[in-house]
Amino acid sequence: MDIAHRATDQQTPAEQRRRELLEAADRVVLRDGPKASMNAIAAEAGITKPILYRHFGDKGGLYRALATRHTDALLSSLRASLDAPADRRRRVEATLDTYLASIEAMPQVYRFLMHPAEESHQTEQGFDVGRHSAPLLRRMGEELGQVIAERVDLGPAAEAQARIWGHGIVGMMHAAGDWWLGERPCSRAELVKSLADLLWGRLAEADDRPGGPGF
Amino acid sequence: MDIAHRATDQQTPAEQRRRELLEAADRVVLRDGPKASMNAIAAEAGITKPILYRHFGDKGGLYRALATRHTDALLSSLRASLDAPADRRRRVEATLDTYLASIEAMPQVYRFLMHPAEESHQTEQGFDVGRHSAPLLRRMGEELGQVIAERVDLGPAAEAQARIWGHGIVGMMHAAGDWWLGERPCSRAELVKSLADLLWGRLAEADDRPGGPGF
DNA sequence: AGACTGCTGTTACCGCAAGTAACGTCATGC
DNA sequence: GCATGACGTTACTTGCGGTAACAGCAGTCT
Repeated sequence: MDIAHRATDQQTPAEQRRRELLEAADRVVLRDGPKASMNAIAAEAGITKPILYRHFGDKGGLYRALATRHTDALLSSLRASLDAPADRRRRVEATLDTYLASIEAMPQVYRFLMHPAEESHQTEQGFDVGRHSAPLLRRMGEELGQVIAERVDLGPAAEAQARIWGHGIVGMMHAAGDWWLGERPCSRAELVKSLADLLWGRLAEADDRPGGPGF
Repeated sequence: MDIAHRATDQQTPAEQRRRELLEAADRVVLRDGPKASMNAIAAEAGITKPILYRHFGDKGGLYRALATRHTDALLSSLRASLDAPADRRRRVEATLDTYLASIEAMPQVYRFLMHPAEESHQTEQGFDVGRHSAPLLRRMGEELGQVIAERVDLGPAAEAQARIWGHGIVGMMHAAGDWWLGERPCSRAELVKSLADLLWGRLAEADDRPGGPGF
């Protein structure tokens, strides 16, 4: 494989190899969960451990590379829903539904992506707090915050408000989705509608129940 | 120490010992993070590993016992805010503030509590999906859902709606809090107000920004 | 008294996973 | 011809969760 050929398929042999290794790792992780061992992944790829370490440094590096692929894919689906031509309520519902449909269709990928960083390589003393969330959640929160800031008129302090809302909405979606995925208490459509209602202020509008002070 | 004495301090020697071990474990976990080893914990308690295993079964058992203590403490703080005599908006803000003040004051405890189950003892094949969230989040979500169902008049399907909202609101609070704790982009009071505004439907009310379709 | 029970605690080990060192092998560029 | 460097191996170290197997030391029952 010479330079000319390499130019046609846009991949150096090293990149090609890396892709193959990632695909093997993907299969194992999707089968065994996030606790898949490096030995198992190497075996699936038909090689042995040290090669994985040469390519990805350590386990965290491999997992980060894997997560980035899936995260990018999910984020582009979400961006498509967010950009659909419809009113705001419909867009929110479409985005929620896209997210929920994704985690419903590929629960193992979801599970893998939600595993927190683990590595941390503790900086100085103590351990980094406030970094528990999976990188996927951070990215979704940041992107949503940006979209809100761009499109919604929030008056003064809009920037801060939009970021808070971005992370808050993403967290709402995630927690409700995780719970729903485990218990399946209702259909996806019902869940989407309920969450959208929540964002549309129905909690504030609802009356107190007879017989006590309101929530 | 005979039975009569035991009755006065309400603890069998075994329970007393267990408490001591838990306190030692607490110190280590708060110092070293969730990756504290059983050896380290045993050393802190002045004993060796097998004793820990006799008391708690396995690492998950110890961590569960630790987590339950802290979770109970946090939940009772939250219940107090939730039951304060004020209108609904003030209660929501008080509860958000209580949660955020707690994680701000004891970030290591927070970090520890948010670590997912890990154990799983995989049932049949595959791994349990939809159980990523920390038990604390599940418990908060369920309790909040119950409170909403009790106090807010939601019409038909109120039960399901309330549980969804409970988990959704808890997730919102958690994700926003985690992000805030890491970046400190604003004061706690501002964060509380923004999140309450979100729940009060300000996203729905806000106008589109000039120059594009609305979010 | 003496045996039995049940708790405290120990040392020494197993199995397994992450990560590394040291060594071969083969194509490429000079 | 030969050095460079990627691809690959075996064999090792370290550290962790978890478990035997054993020892001392109450109290308790006969």
